[in-house]
Amino acid sequence: MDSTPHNKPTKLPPLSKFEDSPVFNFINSLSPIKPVKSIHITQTFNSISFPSLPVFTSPPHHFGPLNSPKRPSFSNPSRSPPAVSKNKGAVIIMDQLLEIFVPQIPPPADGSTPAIQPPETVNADAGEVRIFRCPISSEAMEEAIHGGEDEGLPQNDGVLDRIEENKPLCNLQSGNMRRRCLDFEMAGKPNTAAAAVEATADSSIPGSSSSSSSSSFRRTLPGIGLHLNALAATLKHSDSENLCSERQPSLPSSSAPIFAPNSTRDQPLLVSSTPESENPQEPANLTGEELNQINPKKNWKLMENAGIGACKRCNCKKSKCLKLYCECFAAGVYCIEPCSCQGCFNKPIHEAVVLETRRQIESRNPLAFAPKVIVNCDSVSELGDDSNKTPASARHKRGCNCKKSGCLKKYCECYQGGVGCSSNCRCEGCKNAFGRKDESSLIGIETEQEEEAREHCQKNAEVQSDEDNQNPSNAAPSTPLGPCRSLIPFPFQLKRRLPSFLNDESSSRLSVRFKLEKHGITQTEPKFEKTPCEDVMPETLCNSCPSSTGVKSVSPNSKRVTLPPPQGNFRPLPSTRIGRKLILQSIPSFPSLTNQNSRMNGPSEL
DNA sequence: GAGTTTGAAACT
DNA sequence: CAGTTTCAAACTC
Repeated sequence: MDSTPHNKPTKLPPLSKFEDSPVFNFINSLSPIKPVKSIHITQTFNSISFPSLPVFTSPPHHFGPLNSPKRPSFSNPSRSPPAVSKNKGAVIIMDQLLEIFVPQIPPPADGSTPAIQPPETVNADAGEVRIFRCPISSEAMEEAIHGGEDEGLPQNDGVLDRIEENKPLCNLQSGNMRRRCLDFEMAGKPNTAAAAVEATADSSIPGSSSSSSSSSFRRTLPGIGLHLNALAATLKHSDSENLCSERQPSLPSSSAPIFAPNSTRDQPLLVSSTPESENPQEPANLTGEELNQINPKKNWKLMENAGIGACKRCNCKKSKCLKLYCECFAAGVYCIEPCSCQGCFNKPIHEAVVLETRRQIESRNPLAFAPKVIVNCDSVSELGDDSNKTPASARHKRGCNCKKSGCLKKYCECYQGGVGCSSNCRCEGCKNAFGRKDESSLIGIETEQEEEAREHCQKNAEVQSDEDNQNPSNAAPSTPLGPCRSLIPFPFQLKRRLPSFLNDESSSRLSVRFKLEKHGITQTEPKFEKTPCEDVMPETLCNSCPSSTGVKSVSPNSKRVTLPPPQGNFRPLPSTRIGRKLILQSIPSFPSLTNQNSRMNGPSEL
């Protein structure tokens, strides 16, 4: 948070003051970041056609233009603003976030304000949001990155070498809030990593305390992690709407993730996801880091207790939090104050480094940041082998390699992810409580149920494809494994048959469930790793927050959960939608960052 | 909290 | 691709 007096947004002087000041001008001349003149906007703000918020954004190449076309149009007047109801889960739709970013803006007296404006800046009674544009062009990147400062850097292929530490790349502040998430390049924009630099950076611009980066509204495609922190921060600052308290409980974690299927890892999905602070009572004028500083431990506790484990607390000492060793980095979230890492570069201020490193890792392994645990009906059938024999359709992407733990401890990623071992595992003496590598076929009942579940999934898939359009609230109940929904083929799946492994990947977005699984049994508010599915149907997300119910039926071994029959008038509780939502129509298979360009230039729809 | 164990990630 | 090293989480005491 901007504890410095001049950053205190309590009573912001007119923006023009800053703009006219020599300091401001000087800054402008130095930085690619350009303040945008404030614009009065009307209450129609919500209806503005915003690019989706980068809450769970990820490298565009991941979702690229793919989802863009489906992005909900906020300018659609017919669409009612997202309802803010109690018990909202972690899922937050874009316009909701916008509401958070742009606090109640009274309509102009003259009503002359166009109904639709670019969300450049908002200057309202309730709060002023200044948006700094961070056009990260190659030049900007050039400016942001330059030689030097590689001391102690991990063998990071020189990525860090080029980054000047502490140089704010972009100021992302919205009102009192500062985003801590990574922003990935806008879809269609080449050079994702560079563009991503737009994201947050420590505020170094005087008077920017209440600025909000355009990137906040920028169209960023959801991706794997790296935005969870942002979400938390965002929620944090949405005090005015009770949004925080209502939604935070079910904030996605990471794994990640959204995607962060693993209880402790993979969380990015949305989810992966890593809120920094979930305490709604804390001051709103905090930046992500500052939020944590208030009472990091407390916040962590709260988050953990609430099942919001998106935030990882890493303890890296040598990796600089720029390797997959780092749970935060792996989960796609920035390290935050509670982390005990040393020499951490996984911070917004080093976003460029983070993104570049991430890019490199993905270039080596495009699925490096993909959920480790994949779940979906398709995968069940496609994985073949034992996958379809095991109780749960969820399996670890690569399988474990345990030698001594017997897959009975969290050393085992399968176990940690709450899934059984599969033929992909090279483990020895597997005793995985969620399903042994070699015994899955022994569970006759289970397979029977699996079969049943699969059929059910298919039914739901058919039914829901129609229902979804009609009634966004319709969703298959989220089950620990949530396989049913996943049966619904993703657009890209329909278009082309991917290798089973890739399909897995795509469906793995559901890995979220594992977190749920872990917490779902005992917690009413399981944490979801939100995935970029908002793109597809954000509005449904807003109501799906109380997702906990969808997961309650999780069995210790992640076995099939009874799903409500897809009856004609079947109307799952809003809470159940989450599970389905998380299905992550959101994330197409993960194209390699290196291929992003080709992808992005490709067809916008998958 | 320190030390050990473990297995993934990274490196060769 | 296999072997080795590095790393940090998980675990134990």
